[in-house]
Amino acid sequence: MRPHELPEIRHLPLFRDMLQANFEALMQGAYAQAFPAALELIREGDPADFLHVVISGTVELYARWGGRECTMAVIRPLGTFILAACIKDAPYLMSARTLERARIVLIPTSDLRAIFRRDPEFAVSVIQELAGCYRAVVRHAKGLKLRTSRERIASWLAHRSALCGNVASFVLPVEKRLLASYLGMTPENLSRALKSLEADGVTMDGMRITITDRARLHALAKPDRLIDGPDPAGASSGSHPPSVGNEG
Amino acid sequence: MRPHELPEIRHLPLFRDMLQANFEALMQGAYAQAFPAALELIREGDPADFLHVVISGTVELYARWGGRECTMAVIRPLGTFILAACIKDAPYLMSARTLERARIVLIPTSDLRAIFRRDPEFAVSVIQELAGCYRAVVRHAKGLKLRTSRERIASWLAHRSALCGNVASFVLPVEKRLLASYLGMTPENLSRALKSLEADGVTMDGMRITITDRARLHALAKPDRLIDGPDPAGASSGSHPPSVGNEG
DNA sequence: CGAACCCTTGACAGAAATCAACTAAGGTGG
DNA sequence: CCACCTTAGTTGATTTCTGTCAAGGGTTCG
Repeated sequence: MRPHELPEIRHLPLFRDMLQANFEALMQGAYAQAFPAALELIREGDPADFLHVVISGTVELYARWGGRECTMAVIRPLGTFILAACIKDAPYLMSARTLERARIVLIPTSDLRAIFRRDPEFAVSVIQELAGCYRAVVRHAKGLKLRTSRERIASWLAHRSALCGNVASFVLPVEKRLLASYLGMTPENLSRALKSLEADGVTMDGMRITITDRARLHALAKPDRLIDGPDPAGASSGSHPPSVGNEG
Repeated sequence: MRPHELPEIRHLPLFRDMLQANFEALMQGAYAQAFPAALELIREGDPADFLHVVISGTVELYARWGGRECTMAVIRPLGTFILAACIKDAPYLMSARTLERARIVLIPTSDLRAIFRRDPEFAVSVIQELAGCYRAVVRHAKGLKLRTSRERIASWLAHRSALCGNVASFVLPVEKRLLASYLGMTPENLSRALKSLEADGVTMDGMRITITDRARLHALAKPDRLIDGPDPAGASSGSHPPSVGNEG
């Protein structure tokens, strides 16, 4: 592991409150590794061996069933994923693959489970992290069940704009096909719906989105902090805001 | 609180491993209360004041947005709900109402947070519970995104049959309108889809479902433990299996 | 007995997936 | 440096699915 990486990990909400000795013990068995783009890191159904921490690059969490596939979340530095499977010592529910070249730290689950049993501060951090992840997925499920496709897109755009500081224009942080999958629709549907949103105060030029009429967009999106998440600062866990949703 | 209730709560996975003194302290501030049917216990957006434990009766967790409403889970005895909101000291993401007369124990969140900080065993139990809840919602979201309505119904029926010991015939544990909402569709859609499942090995008579051709049903449902959950025994938290899904 | 309410069914409209074709951009290899 | 290939994105035509509106049957409960 590189010298600058350890302090970075140490500052993550998940690890910042634990005893130094325990942190060192945890990192003893951990190792960093670089992966090329589009590599499958985790296959759903496999036993959970390592907690993953993304140091650089981007990782997609996705799920498969009966030949279909959908994006569940995108993890950016510095974020962790598949904590819950590690804790339950249960098979992964989601697969993971790199979207671009990525550097990832792998922490053995056995060490993890041993250490949160003897470090109460770390246990509390794990609780906070899990509670945050849980609430993130509940919000995602609410969006899927309560909103139509167009409404999900509109909400996502409005929320993204808010995350960027209420800017009127921003660039999509992920491919449209991935965004479509995350939002629970086909790429064709996203493409058409985005165009149709011109009538609701949004224009698009390639990957650049411009909100031309915030009031009109909000009338459709009806932003709701109980679905879209807390507004600017309160990005639950990481120091960097997740790009499409962190549910790992 | 009634004399028999305390030991029942004590035996819940969430409370069974903590120190007796801490359990008593937790129960000191708790109180049980009976509620009539169809009463709103919790309104989403409100601050989380109490962890709820269902002693008897049934509770529905649901969500609202823009005039629409959907069922997120049904909690039966002895189950807990809204643990995550309590822990994060954040507003509830879901509302809750009784489906029938229910008796519920309310545990102040402040006590809860204070005690898992000083009782490592309790902290571990909270971690296990949260991880289980998280995985339950992830599975629910996967079902919504990867399966069509008919497939969700078929899977739910197949899984329910498995929970009952692979019986060929069983009675729906909830109203069809509620099941429809839980599965992310309208009652009309469920009604029609159920009828159409006759071609796939399922017949229906009122609330009674009969699987006439398991192989055919499974061909459509493609049961998957990474979506439908572990088969018989491993019902995550409670001693009683949840009736439509426990994500509280 | 009446009033809700749940469930079902029909007719219809709207939304979304699918299939197919085409464009444009990026990367590779000659 | 250019030709080629791959892939993301778009668009159109079509089908399938799903929600909506409306009406009627059956049940429960007051």
